[in-house]
Amino acid sequence: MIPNAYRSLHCNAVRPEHIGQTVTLCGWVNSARDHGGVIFIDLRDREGLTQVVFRPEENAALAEQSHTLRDEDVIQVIGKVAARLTGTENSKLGTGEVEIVATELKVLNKSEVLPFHLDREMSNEDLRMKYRYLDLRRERMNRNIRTRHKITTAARNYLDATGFIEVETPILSNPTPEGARDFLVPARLSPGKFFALPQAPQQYKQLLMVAGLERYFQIARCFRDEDLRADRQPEFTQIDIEASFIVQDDIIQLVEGLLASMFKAGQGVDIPASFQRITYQHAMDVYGSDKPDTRYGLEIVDMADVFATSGFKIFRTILEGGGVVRAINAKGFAGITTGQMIRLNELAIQAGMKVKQLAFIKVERNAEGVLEYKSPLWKFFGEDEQKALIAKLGVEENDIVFFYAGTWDDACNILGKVRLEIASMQKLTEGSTALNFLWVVDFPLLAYSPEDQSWVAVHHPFTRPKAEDVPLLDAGEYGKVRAEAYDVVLNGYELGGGSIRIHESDLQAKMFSVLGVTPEEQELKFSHILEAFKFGAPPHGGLALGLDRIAMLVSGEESIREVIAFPKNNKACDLMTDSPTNVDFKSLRELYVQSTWKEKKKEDAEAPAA
RNA sequence: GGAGCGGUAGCUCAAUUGGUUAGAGCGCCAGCCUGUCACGUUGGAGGUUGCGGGUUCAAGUCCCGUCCGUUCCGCCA
Repeated sequence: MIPNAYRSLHCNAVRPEHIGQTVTLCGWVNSARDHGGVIFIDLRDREGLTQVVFRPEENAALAEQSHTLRDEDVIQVIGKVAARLTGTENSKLGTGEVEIVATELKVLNKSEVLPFHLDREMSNEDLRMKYRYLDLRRERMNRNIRTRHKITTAARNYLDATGFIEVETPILSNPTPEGARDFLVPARLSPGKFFALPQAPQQYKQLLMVAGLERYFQIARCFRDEDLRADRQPEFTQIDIEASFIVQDDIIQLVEGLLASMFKAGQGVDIPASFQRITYQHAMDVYGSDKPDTRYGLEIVDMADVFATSGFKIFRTILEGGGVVRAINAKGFAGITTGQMIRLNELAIQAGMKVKQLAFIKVERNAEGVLEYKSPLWKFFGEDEQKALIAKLGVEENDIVFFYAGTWDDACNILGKVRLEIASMQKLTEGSTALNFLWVVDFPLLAYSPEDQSWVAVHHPFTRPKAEDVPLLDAGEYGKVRAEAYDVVLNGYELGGGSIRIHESDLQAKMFSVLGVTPEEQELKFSHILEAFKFGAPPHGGLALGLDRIAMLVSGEESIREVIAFPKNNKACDLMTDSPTNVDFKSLRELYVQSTWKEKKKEDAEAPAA
């Protein structure tokens, strides 16, 4: 650090080499140990701790003053660096071999007693949020915020070094027709009209490609007005990337290098130079998820060949009807408790299971030492089927196998969730430091939405269909068209996703038509991009990484709130500033906006007339 | 919109089947203490058990409602 009027060193920088020197430190009183005579103060700044000692025999007035110091007072201390007395060194502190013998003390600001301890974990989330500036003073939060800075800087440096140019795109932009709910901002100068805060700089970055920038990035704040989760905030940050004259492999290699630089900077670890790639189809078949956690097996196994001609009518009928029969072998989980079993079934029902109970086979040795296959359906299977099943799933003593038979969609969804829950119950990832990066590729381009009774973009409407699947698109077989889209996944978290884009005006217009965007709407909402694509738009594509999630995983946290300085709670409120807030009628009138919100009236419990 | 978990002193938590004056540790305040580092030690203050209602001789505990926090489902191209 550069010495200034307040200090000559950071607290953590005081070392034996400074012994004999007079130094000036400042910071917070981390703890005061008053022995009646000698007094010790642990002085803390953002870099660490130094012990300051006040001795009455050396300076009585100063020692007297030091008695008044309380935790979190902000002070400045001038003193001489001295070796600690033999036997009183503190090996827990970086500065534990030395101490400052104070010669001057200046109280820069007294502190009231804090509403909570800084040196202990707390569970009261609203109190943490109300006093977030104190929460951030805690060592863990300080570290998280600084780790985030490190990985952000690493990302900037990496992208700069690879020829990317950082460009800011508008925060005040237009609502998007598809996707998440927008935050709206009334436009005073255009009465009755609204801006929307961007869900992503998607269209702007594509237009920057048309502009010939070739390589763009942005540490971009994005906004989505949807319900929150531990890993979802209404405003969040993406590392947004777009490049021209590239193919999927180029983006993948770029992002692998980018993530390597970020994890190196944040965690000091070397991650694999390239990640495993699996198709969307494979991910869904084997893990029941498009963001699989591959730190453990518990793979979903297709049992069609075992039960194709089964005497067990339910399975055979479902298979004949085009459905699937799939199973998960939870190794060593035969000891599952009744409560856990209930929980699994509840989860499966919530995920769409049509029956009340997951079919299972529990393999345990009985009192006579004979292996028993405890199951409501074991007896319906023929001997060959039983053998085939055991072989295919590798069933052994103390395993429990869960089955689901039904549609492919339901099987993926239900068994995918069952898989995650079993892993959690078996604590399969506890203490794991594994970083299982992977790419999921070949996403479907379109999905049918029964709700909207129309086809919707799985990724977004600018995603390019795979060249070999364009005939399927032309033939109207929308469900079979794959996209040039890819997600990067770490330990079950989607870190980011992207695609190669459509750069031809006519193909883009065709996509809009398939998605049910009428020519009038296209003209109204997308004429800028359709027109831009007519003026020499280069082939291009990109990706966006969720910076908050990456920071969370690098810091070993379980919520992105722990790596965001001032996050919102799960009702999207900031308890520190009490935001959002009411505005007065005059402010609204200026914006030509009127609220339809009515405070809930207290309903007097009126008993119905007898 | 739905479900689970939680709300007791400033903080972290306890309180058996509904049963004495709701406790402990830390913190705080005051005293003592000259080598501690989670200093020690003596004493003290501190509670509308989130809020409202109900059942009961008796409610932190049971019931209903409500608010707050949190997790998940729906939602999140």
